[in-house]
Amino acid sequence: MPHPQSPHRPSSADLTGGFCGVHPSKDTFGAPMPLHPQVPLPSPSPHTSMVASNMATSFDNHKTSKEELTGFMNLTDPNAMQWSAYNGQPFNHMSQDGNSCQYSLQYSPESTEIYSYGQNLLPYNNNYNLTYSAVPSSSCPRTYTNAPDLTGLPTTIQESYPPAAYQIEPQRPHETMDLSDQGINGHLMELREDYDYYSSTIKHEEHSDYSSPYDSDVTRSSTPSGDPPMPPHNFKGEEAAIDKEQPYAQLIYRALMEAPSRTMILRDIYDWFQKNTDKAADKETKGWQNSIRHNLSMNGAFEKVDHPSEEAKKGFMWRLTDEAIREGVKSTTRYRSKLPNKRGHRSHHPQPQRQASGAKGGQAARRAARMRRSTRREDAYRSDPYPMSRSVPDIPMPLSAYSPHSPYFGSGSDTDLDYVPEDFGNPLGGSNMELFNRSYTGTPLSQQSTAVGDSAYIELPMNPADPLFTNSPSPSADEPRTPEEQGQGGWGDEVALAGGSQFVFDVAYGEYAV
DNA sequence: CTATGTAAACAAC
DNA sequence: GTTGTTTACATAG
Repeated sequence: MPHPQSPHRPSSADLTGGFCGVHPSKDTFGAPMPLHPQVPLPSPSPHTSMVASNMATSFDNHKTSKEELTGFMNLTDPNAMQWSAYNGQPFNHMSQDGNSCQYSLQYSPESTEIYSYGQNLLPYNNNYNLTYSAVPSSSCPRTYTNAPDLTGLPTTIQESYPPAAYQIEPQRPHETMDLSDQGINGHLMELREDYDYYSSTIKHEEHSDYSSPYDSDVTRSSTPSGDPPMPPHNFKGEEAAIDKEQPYAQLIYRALMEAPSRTMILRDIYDWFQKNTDKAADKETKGWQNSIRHNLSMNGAFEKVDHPSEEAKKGFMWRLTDEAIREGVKSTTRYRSKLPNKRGHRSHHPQPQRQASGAKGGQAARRAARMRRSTRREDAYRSDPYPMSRSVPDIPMPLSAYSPHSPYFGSGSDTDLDYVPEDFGNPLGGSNMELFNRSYTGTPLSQQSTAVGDSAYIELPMNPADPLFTNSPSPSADEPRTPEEQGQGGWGDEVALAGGSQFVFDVAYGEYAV
């Protein structure tokens, strides 16, 4: 077996952890996080009350009073937190775009602990000014369902904190629609947005001004005043040095957070690693680069931007998703097998680009896929000329394409891709879409679901004529299936189990099955 | 079982 | 050769 894994494994250092002595564990990337609203996005883990979730979320986006915050904080479940920026440390460094600076001026120093998170909340390219968050939007007419009866919280609070789904909107860089009076249509629109946002692996945005921060070693300072070239987020003291033993995903995150627009090209990420981590210590091998690429590809926190700069003709730029900026990186693992495509859906219209290339991995993968096909549901498979692609389709997608598996959403708990049969009663389903979970507190139990098997993702046919298992090697035999999954083993099963979204299912059905 | 790291195949560039 | 995608496998917890 060609897997001499040991050589690369740092021993003790690895375990002790260069940072806080905390080895990355299941749910976190290091140190326990302070109980503040930034991250906390609710992580609808089974242990987290929906109330807390909504509250935290609401607060998060509206930044009302500190008192209210603390109140909510008490409701939040620390365990629900996930990896966040810098292990929960406030992310204070100034981004080069200056947005953060602008923002922080708004608040007094004593509120920094709280409001500094606003920096994280700011999308890389937004121009929210100081007025954005201070006012609890009276213009938030949106209703969000049956929250009250479930929360049991004072209505005033409820009213004070409109649905996260709404509040999140401003952070969508491309958001232009008015969400103010939407009923179900509004939610559909949210779905659309969500689709738009998460299905596209290549964002079409303007990054004409990207310049590699690493073109010159001395240009890395994040401020004009010439801060030290080292990580701008100098936490003075124990955190001054980037803990080098963080997982790749987290390190990439940090690298990107330091970059203007949270965007870098691969080469720069390499450089950052060389400068700031010891992953690249071994100059002999390129394994660390492979790992970086692997993480970029697999972790939903990173997205490609299809506007390579002049300097970066090769390859895309990689950017943190807004979601990642807000909530931090999540485990790459969850994107790996649960979603063969981290975007959660595939297209019949593969991108004619690189991304469509190595689509199915190597020969071993191919063999395995062959094996799977031969050993399971032979009739359902066929060879597909278009291997799965992470690319967004070039035609408008049917609603069925709204994969509920936006990998950014969900609890951050292990049982992330939650599904609850009860949610089928919910028009919007119990998908793990954060928007839904937050907006529809009517599905407070949606966390209990079954952690679906790794392969239980949704893959709806884009065309009624398409065979169901086209290029779908994953719902595979090599992955254990839960008893439920094994029940019928049909497509509907998988859809239901994977997404738990009646909405998706119904729509899909409506569109295609009729 | 999950999270992570690594190797590697492969295609497109 | 580089970049990006994917699978497989090892290892630790």
